[in-house]
Amino acid sequence: MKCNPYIAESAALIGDPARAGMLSVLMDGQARTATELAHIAGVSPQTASGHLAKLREGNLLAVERQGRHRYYRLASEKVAQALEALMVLSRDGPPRFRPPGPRDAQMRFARTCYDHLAGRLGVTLTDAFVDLGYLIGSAEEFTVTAAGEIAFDKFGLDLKELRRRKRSFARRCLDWSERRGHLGGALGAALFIQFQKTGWIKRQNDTRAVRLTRAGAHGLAQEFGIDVKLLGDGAA
Amino acid sequence: MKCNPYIAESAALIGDPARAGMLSVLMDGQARTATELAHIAGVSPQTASGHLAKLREGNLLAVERQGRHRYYRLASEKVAQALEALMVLSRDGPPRFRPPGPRDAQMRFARTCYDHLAGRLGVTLTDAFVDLGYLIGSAEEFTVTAAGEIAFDKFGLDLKELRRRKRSFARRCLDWSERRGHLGGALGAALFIQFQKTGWIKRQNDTRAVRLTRAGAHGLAQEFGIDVKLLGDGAA
DNA sequence: TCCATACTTCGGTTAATATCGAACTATGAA
DNA sequence: TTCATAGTTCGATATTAACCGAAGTATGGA
Repeated sequence: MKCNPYIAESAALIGDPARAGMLSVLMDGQARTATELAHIAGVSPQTASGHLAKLREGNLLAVERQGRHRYYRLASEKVAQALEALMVLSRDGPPRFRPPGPRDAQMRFARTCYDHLAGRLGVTLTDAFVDLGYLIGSAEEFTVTAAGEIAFDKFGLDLKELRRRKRSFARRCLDWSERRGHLGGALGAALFIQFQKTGWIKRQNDTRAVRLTRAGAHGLAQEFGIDVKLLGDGAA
Repeated sequence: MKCNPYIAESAALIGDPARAGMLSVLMDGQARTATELAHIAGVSPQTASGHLAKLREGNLLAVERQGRHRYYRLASEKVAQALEALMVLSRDGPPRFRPPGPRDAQMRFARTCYDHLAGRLGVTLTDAFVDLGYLIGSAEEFTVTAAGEIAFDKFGLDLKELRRRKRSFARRCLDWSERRGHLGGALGAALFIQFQKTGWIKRQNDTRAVRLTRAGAHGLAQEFGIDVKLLGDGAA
């Protein structure tokens, strides 16, 4: 009863440690170049190239050429779902190594996603921008309104300069813990830097977790009308 | 940045054709002996024994001894979910080799997904529950409304008892053929059992396919306002 | 034009593992 | 006890595929 030999193909693709590492890191919704992924997986560029070709062939990854770079991202949300399901399995089982709780909560509250802010804080902030009429969202990216131009400018961002950069300006990035879109791209990255400069947030040492300071909580309420109390655990 | 080497382990286990075959056939929730599984996977008993040991070690299978037999079954619903998620992936992509076949049509119409109902029938039923105001769906699970409590109780389900169980109560399970969510969890399983008890559905021998009886068609229309004619092929 | 960078393809080596034959243990029946 | 069946472990073999060095293609910039 050779029922579904097909699932073996996809599973085998995910089953290689190097490829699993690439896929895992792409779960944050960001696209990455082949070289970045090679470094992340800890293999040589030519080995990575082989892996990436297989993942593409197996419809797990999609690729987009931009100049001499090739940006790889998960082919669809379904891929992310399958990866999630496998992560759940890996958490089961014997103790192995159960990553500790508090940091996990911190990560869900706020973390870096490549170079911008993700987690509950990132999503809430993005929602607030939309509510305030600063941003208009589409499936793949955000547009800054006239009101947004003024507000971000007042906050110390140079939008004109940001637009000149090659990378996409205000990409919608999918958050895997929140399963919601949030602001990425050049604008998201610039905001993240600005938040650090003003001391509103602090990166935790050697992790992707991000902490909101007292000044940050105050500032978010003042500037963007965000009540941090509503953000729940990890906000303190 | 060795993020999640864990998922590679589980995926690699599923990634072998022989093991994938065993796992696929166990998706129907039944337990099977090592020899049966060897035959299904098309390998010798000693090879199968090795595979089964690995699957057990990896917490994908659970085993129960009965006399000189060892009955293997999926270790948990989570394993079934991961397998389904991988089936969704395998369906994507280029044609490859899509075996149509009558059995396939039956499977797409209605089948067991571990211990609950999947396929077009499962999805339609779930949709009907939502339309009738019995369930409210979110990304990961369903909530039973007051109206739903009454209806399911009338149908012979003991929701209080179901809620007491450890497993999740009303999970949304993704279907590989329909690519839609349908009702799983303790509630989904209980409904499936109830449907069998009332003689509305019958399991096909040795497959995951499920047949809707004439009484079932009538009952679905009567109780839940579902017109089976709209379900297309395989309904007869 | 020339060079640097990003990425790929090719070829040979090496490590991992799926496979089965043979032999072993455990259970049930005569 | 003796035999048959279910399942296992062990050892040898063969296939697969991950890996990297070397060399190739494509793009961007000077």
